[in-house]
Amino acid sequence: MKPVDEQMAILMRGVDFGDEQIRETMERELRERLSEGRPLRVYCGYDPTAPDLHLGHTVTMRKLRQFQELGHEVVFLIGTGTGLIGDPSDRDSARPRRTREELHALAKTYTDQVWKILDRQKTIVRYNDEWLTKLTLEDIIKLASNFTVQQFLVRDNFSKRYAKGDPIWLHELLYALMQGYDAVALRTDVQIGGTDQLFNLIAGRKIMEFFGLRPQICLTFPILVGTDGYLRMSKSTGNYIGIDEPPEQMYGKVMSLPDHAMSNYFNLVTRWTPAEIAHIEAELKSGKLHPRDAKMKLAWEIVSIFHGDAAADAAEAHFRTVFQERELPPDMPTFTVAGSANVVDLMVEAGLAKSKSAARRLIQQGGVQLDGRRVEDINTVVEVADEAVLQVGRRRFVKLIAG
RNA sequence: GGGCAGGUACCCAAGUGGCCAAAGGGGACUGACUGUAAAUCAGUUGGCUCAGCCUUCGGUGGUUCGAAUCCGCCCCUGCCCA
Repeated sequence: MKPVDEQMAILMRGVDFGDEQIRETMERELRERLSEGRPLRVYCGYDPTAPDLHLGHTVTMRKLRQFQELGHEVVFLIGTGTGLIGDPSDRDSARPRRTREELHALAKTYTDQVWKILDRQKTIVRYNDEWLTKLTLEDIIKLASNFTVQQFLVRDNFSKRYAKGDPIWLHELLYALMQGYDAVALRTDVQIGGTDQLFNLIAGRKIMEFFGLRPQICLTFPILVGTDGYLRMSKSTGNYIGIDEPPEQMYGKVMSLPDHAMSNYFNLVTRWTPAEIAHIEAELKSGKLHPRDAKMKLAWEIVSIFHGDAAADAAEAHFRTVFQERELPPDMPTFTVAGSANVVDLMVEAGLAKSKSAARRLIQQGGVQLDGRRVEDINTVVEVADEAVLQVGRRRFVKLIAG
């Protein structure tokens, strides 16, 4: 194993605690434990609440990868048990509850996608319903007796809901206990998570001590904002970039980030070194580097991480063609037209509009083009001789084929 | 268990008998502009056989020429009391 100092430098990079005291404690404990010279057991849990892993998940996953590369033992924990509750940490209202079956189905895609980051050979995958659903009433009472209602109520998200008069369900309070128990079940040395997980991670320490175990070290990392530039990236707010998305789409989503969000991405989801990031930010500030070009670099980098350099090049070319030069993309979905059809009907059938009313509105707003010419009349009848391109807005195309 | 306040479109939130397909904000979409799908500004945002019609305001049953609005019952949430 590498020298402790060297490991510390890698592992502590990017760590973010709200509180200096916690940072000092965790740093000291991690150093101590690394000094033991054995592989540490490290884990991070992911609740399968949506079918895709997204960039937000990769922040901690990449840290797990670093542990892995340093010879530590990594557990990719899937929250098929905790997901029954739904983590209230990052939310201002209760999550919809899911069944165990749904969670296992969603977990399947997690285990398909996670190998883009983690080393399959070196990763232990566990599902926490394995032990959480076996807890008895007695166990749960014991766990619960470690916490007071006040400790929960001072948490920002609960106190806000309490103040607003919004419901706080009793089962939501169990979340932290269950996550804490994971640490006991796994006998972990280190647990990592987003900064919003601090309460849950610390609960794990407390519960481990209750079980006579040595409390885990907790490392928290900044939250990645979503494509809206403000809110935490998540499926439920619809502001996510999935790691399995096609290259062009991924590239485009990055380009749609507000400029001010770029720095957050530089630091959390690129392979760039702190020095490289500092350099880019300095150039941006001095005006030497155009924000658009910086964002294109970022988009290329992210696509490259998940799809490789060639795909990143192609995605960039696609972006230039369609959005900068406003030309047609090289490939687009096709739709076969038998003879002639009314534009409005065609748009709905080809999936370019949700309803005929929506299609009409789009035409009236000047958002529909047929072979590059604006469609002015909602009664236009489209006759396809051979091929034609129907376009809605700037980025949705369908190639019509005579059939 | 009792009293009070609530449940409105994708989300938040106005409306308390006709002028309500329902204010305002967010989001989304379209357009203009641009430095990119950033920012900014403008418009649109239930459906349809579209100057009209149909469905929608927790559920259901009523009152009325007419209900998101009034009444009964039911379901759900918060607060206070016990």
